[in-house]
Amino acid sequence: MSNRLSECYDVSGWWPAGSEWEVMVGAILVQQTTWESVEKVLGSLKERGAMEVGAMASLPLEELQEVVRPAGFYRQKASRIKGLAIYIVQAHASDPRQLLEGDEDDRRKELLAQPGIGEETADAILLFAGRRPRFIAAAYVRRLLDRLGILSSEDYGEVQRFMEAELPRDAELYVQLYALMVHHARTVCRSRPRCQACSLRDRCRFTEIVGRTDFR
DNA sequence: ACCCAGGTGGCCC
DNA sequence: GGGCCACATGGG
Repeated sequence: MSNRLSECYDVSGWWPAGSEWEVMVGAILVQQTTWESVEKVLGSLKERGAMEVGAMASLPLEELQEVVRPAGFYRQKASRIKGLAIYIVQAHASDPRQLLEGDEDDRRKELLAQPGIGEETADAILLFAGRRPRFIAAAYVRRLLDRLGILSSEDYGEVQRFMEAELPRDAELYVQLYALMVHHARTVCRSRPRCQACSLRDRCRFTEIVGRTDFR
């Protein structure tokens, strides 16, 4: 399948991760911060050989906090990551993939029951680690849809249902479109002070592209 | 010195 | 269900 979005920005290599567990850790780390900060933390975790569920579950909290610090909210994030590791060790035989297999709605509820995993983080894990077709209705996505005059809603579930109703239920398409929307909002709009997605003025190419080819 | 960043959870009404 | 707030570091 081809659409014109893919011809505008290259988002291949989005959310690079060596494992399901790395996606889960990254999904918690990236909350309210930049991917650049997350990369630092993931890098130090790998250096310490802690990028594995069992190792993470037994890593002293104080040590984990120091590693997580650059990503902000480090006390919360460290506890939540360690808590998730312990949960997977105890409830899923140390296999993160068990959290992604089987009934999708059940797995989502299970993820949502974990401290630190809200709707967006749960969907990021399901989509990027499990390749389940859950569209991530992130703040950037909601803002962009609003500014484009496509849908104005702050309700996560409503925006998600809208996107999933508009698009084929295809995980790879969701990955690409989500990455493009966030990339656009973060990078392209930032370099265009009057881009519609950011300032409600002027037009940028993204407006026409999304309106014409990726929505019915 | 601000403002923002790929949210979540707790508390209040 | 909404509105407000703490959580925290790092870069523009």
